[in-house]
Amino acid sequence: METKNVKSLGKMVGVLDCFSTTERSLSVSEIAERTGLPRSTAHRSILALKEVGFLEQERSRDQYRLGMRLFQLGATVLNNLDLQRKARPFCETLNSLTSESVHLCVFDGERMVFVERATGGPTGDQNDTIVMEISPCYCTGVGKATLAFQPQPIIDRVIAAGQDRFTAHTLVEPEALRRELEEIRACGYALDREEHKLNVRCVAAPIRNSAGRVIASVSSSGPAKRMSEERQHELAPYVVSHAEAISKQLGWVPPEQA
Amino acid sequence: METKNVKSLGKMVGVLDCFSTTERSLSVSEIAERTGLPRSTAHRSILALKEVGFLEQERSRDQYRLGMRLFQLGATVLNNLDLQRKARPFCETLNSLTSESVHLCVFDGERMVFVERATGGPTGDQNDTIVMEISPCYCTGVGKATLAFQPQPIIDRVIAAGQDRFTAHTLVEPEALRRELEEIRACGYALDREEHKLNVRCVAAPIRNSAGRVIASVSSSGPAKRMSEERQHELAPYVVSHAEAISKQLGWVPPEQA
DNA sequence: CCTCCTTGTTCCGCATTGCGGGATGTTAGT
DNA sequence: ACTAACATCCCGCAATGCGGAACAAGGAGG
Repeated sequence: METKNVKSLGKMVGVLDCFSTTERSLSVSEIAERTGLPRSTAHRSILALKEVGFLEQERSRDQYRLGMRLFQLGATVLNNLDLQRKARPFCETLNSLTSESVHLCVFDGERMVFVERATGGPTGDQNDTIVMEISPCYCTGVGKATLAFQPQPIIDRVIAAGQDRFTAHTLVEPEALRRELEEIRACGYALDREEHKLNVRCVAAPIRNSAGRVIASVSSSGPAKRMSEERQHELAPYVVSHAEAISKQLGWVPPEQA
Repeated sequence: METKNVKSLGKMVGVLDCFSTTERSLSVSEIAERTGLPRSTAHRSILALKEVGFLEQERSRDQYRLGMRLFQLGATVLNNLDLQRKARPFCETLNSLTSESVHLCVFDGERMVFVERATGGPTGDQNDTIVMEISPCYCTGVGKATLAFQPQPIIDRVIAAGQDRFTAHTLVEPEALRRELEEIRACGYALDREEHKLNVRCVAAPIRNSAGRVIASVSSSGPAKRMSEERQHELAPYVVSHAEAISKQLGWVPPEQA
């Protein structure tokens, strides 16, 4: 499954995956240790990645960090992402159905990214403004809805990175979080019970791309007074069905379609 | 130079580089044609890239596009980019020196990205807001200053993508643009003569990272009245020296340092 | 000052990995 | 139905990447 073609590419990605927002720069042996590769192999891979601009070597030391080439490719992906465009009508109907504010967030591998794009100005041509708001994925509705459906290694990685307590309700215990994710997988939607911000509760459901992977989530959120546990479960079916509609719009085909 | 280690990685990157904001999705044979790879090799590479999430297959099946994994890595790069933090003091002094507004933009491979980050909120912890403003690189001071120092293939690619006319002064002729870049390389800074927006003129200078590559630029810009051609040349040394200071801060060491 | 230990870098022979021409499915157009 | 164009699969050959080991460069500690 993992190693069909171009096995070396797998190693390369393994090297890149050693880096994160907390592990900004690593040395050859740290990378070798994390990937389990022999030092010489790790070194050769790093050299290759440096040649193509996926890694850059720090000035003084033997430290490497992710290269600008990845930023370039990532920016292109962001630009080509037509999630927002395709999702907009569904977000709007969901908004009027629930009379609560609707959020659409993309998963970036460790955090949720709320992306808003304003193709602005009178010239109208290329001058985009993109506003990204980043929030943790373990204590928001959209975050948990997305995280629950990620492959196990990613979940482990997120949990291993540690959880900060934002409110009294934040799930900071790894086990509690894992149970919560289990439950989300079972029922198909996630609830935020003031885990990130006090007085904010929401219901969120996952969005799949054409490859079937969960890449984002939508949520309907409101103040605690209006958004009782009961109301959350009441709204859930609407949120889920709209998330599914968006998934289909992205080219996802539900399984068992004979 | 290109093919030292892990030659396959070069091909993989070649495949990824076929995509851009205008070429959102491509078929196997289009990729084969653009890369010059035999179809079967291209196909195998694509499969491998799909396995690691660098490419995704569209519903329509025969089309591929850049995958979310690249967005993830790009987001990490953006997050780890401490350009702004390191550049801030220099931008501030440049601002008081020139009494004009100062801009700091990063090159994303085809466009300039102005990045502003607000680590916001009372919680203060992980909840970042990032505002990105994207503008063309062929008709802004920061854009031309950066573009001029890119490797030839990237310049060719940008020029081949075509130039839109924003004002009467925009350089839309490829040859005129190439000559302009040549001049910028010679003098070390770029001038914007109302090429993007009427009544806005600026002086910009390139910023290099520790690898010596130009990844960004700073500019000082103002209204046409104040920013005469003469004043631009007057300010240039300040902009250039501050850009160099920022480069050094990023770990760049000037050549010929014996 | 010398020694030991850690870590980056280079070498080289072996066999695994990827190569690519061609065969085989699959879809679309007439 | 026939053809054309293209995606996908197959398989034998050899180039490619592998990784153990040697080498080099520091740094810490005695």
